[in-house]
Amino acid sequence: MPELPEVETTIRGLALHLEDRILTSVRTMRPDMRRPFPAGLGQTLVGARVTGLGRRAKFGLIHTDRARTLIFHLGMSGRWRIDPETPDKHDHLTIETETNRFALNDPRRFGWVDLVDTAELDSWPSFASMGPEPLGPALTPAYLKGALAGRRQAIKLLLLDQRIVAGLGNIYVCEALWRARISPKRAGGRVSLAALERLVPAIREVLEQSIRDGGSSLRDFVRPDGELGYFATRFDVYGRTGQVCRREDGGLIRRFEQGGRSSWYCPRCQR
DNA sequence: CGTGTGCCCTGACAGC
DNA sequence: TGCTGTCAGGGCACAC
Repeated sequence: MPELPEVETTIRGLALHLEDRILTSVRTMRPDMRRPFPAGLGQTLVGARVTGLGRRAKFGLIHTDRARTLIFHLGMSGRWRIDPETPDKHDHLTIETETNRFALNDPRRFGWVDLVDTAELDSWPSFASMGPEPLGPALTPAYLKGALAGRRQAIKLLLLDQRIVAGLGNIYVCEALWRARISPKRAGGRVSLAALERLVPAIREVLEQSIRDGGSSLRDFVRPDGELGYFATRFDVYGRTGQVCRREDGGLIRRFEQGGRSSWYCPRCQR
């Protein structure tokens, strides 16, 4: 599913074809989205020029010269198809420029779209209380120490909380904790500063490596150009139940449930 | 405020 | 082959 590296890969792929282009058509295909499309999407955006693309946490941003930004979330099965040869029943929103056609395709419809004033992006509900970007300068061991102080919840669950760090999902939290040798079960307030000094670079490295590899192609994720990312083949713990730990410490990867989601870790080296 | 639970949705896959 | 059940995941509403 799309996490931060997949959204980043998507944004970069879209930027190649959308930046500085005029939108000639914007159409929504179905009314029964989990969250309805904002009214007047077409009227507002047709004729607008795309000034740039961006990302905040796992949200994609398409900025236009009409002081409006189109925000999209890919949910768990969303992707943008570029120049699709045939329409698909899960294409929910299509955008055209003079040279290309784009379809937001999302079988499970967990994703959604909104249109907001660019000047008010920071106060958009989902952004208003978000924590720092994991790849930005504000995520430091000292910041995390403060954010986790006194918290009894497991570090795994706290790292998924977008108010603490904005953009981490299940896969990369599991992977980063393995790299930092921290147990996902450890209470947030009991993670030492030394461990956080391993965790922050671990988060950055796993995300950056995945972006370099073009996003993982777990299940239904495909890059906008249709090529598969291949980070999935490099997972150290995610989905590796029963397999040997890559640290070759004799540990076997275990799966268990936290907050209704699966966690994987090596009980030997993650403490 | 912190914490825990359940819902939304479809397709892939396992097992019979 | 065809059916049934299970699972995946992010964000948010809601209860305590």
